[in-house]
Amino acid sequence: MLKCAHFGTFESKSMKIATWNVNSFNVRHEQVMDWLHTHSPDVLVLQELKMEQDKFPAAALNMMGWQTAWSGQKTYNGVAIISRHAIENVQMGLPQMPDDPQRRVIAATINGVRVIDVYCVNGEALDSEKFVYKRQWFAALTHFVREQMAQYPELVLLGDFNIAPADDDVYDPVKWHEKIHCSSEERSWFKALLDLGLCDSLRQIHPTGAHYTWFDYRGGMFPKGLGLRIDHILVSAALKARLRDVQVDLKTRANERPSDHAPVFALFD
Amino acid sequence: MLKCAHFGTFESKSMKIATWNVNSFNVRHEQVMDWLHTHSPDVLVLQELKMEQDKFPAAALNMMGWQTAWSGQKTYNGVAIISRHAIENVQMGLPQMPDDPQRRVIAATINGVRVIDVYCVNGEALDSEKFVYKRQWFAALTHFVREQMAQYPELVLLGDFNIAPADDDVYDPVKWHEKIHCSSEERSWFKALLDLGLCDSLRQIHPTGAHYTWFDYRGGMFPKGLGLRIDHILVSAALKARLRDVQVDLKTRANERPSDHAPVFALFD
DNA sequence: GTGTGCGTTG
DNA sequence: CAACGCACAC
Repeated sequence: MLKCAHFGTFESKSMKIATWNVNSFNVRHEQVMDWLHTHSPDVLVLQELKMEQDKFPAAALNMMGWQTAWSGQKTYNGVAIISRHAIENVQMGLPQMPDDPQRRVIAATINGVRVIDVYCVNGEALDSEKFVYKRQWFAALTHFVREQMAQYPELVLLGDFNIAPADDDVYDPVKWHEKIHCSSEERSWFKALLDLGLCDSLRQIHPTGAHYTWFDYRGGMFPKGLGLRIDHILVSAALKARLRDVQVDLKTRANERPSDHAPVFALFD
Repeated sequence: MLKCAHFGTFESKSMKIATWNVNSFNVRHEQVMDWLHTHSPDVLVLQELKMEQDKFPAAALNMMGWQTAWSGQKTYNGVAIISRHAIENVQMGLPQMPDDPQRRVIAATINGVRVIDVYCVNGEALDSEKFVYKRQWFAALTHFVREQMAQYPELVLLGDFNIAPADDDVYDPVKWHEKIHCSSEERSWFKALLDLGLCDSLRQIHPTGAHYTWFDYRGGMFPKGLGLRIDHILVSAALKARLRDVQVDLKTRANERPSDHAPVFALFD
């Protein structure tokens, strides 16, 4: 934002918005600081903090000029928004699941953009009890996002969706056929979100090709380039009009003690 | 060793011999590699590998030009000899305790010097069952060293003795009076080793003063300089004649994720 | 494979 | 405070 004496306040609005499942903010704290310094985003949202609410290093981030909002718990889940700009109207959880103790959703308005950070349920396997929860949770998410879209023309829904939307997003679609993350039912949930009027920003910019965001620690999948695209940045029509680029930051996945997810970021005019 | 065309093979014999309780070689592997690179000893002996026998990274060490001999086990104990020179006549355990499963002793001949690496029993407390084992173990060690001294004029007995030989070796002798590591009975066992004809090399070079080698992780003892001298390098008369210096490497104790013990090294002509 | 907590040891 | 094993999650 530039303040000009003669022309009043001029909003440049240009924004860089990023998402990263850090798989423990305790462990990845320094890497997040490095990433903020190197990539200088307007907004970075995190998932899988695995950190208690009162252990979040808000003061250290504030000292570096960052605003923060977060929802943490011990061991599991946990989401955060880190922003160079003011964070307004923070909302946590899904209205349809008021008693869910799992910290998976945080939403806030930044520069007039509604940012909804999600760590979607993994689900383990199609025949798991956790898959039932995943189904219910995505229904509640869809309901929440529909309601938010009615209020905020400029909206971005981003995070770890634990769904690979198409076979292009899977290193071995035959092996993963109707497996967790790749089943047609999960893909129908993802499509239901798009049907609200959201656009899969990565596919808008890169209609084809492998742009994996997650690589299993097991079996050295990252060096082999074998992953899934399960981290997404979905944007409303108003934001889609401003979309200029989307990238998966594989360099960070190659770090010394990496998260199993790579950051993904989008650039807007 | 210098090879001279006109005068034949000339043995410089100058040696640097070091000991370090690494408190898990799994965790300290990289620090050990760094230490070898920085200090370039002739021999480094380790204690508390806490590593299974077949997990020892012998190949990696060989590639860096080091010879190795080790005796490992899961979780507890474990000793190793790392040498720039050939390692001969390797012996493990104490002859008087043939059935002891605890890996605490490894001996070998290097450059004509008998090197005996020991991780002596901790003992927990004077009224503990483990103290009975410590007593028995030191008797067996003394017997073994007597036998070895008869065979090898140049001998060094080094490692973690878990005994602070005198009040000078204790940051708070009153608090530690007749406590584990500092009791008169344990000190008598240490003296029994010296009485075989061994010399406490550190006290030979530095007759007085604090030269602590172990600092409890608990209560931030290292920054306060509060420790015990329980890691020792004892030398036979023939080696004592060649002794030039002994130092405790406190810089390594100040490492990022340190062992609770500092390395100790001795220089010989 | 790399995180988490817990209970145990030094 | 920092190793360990164990059980569990992803």
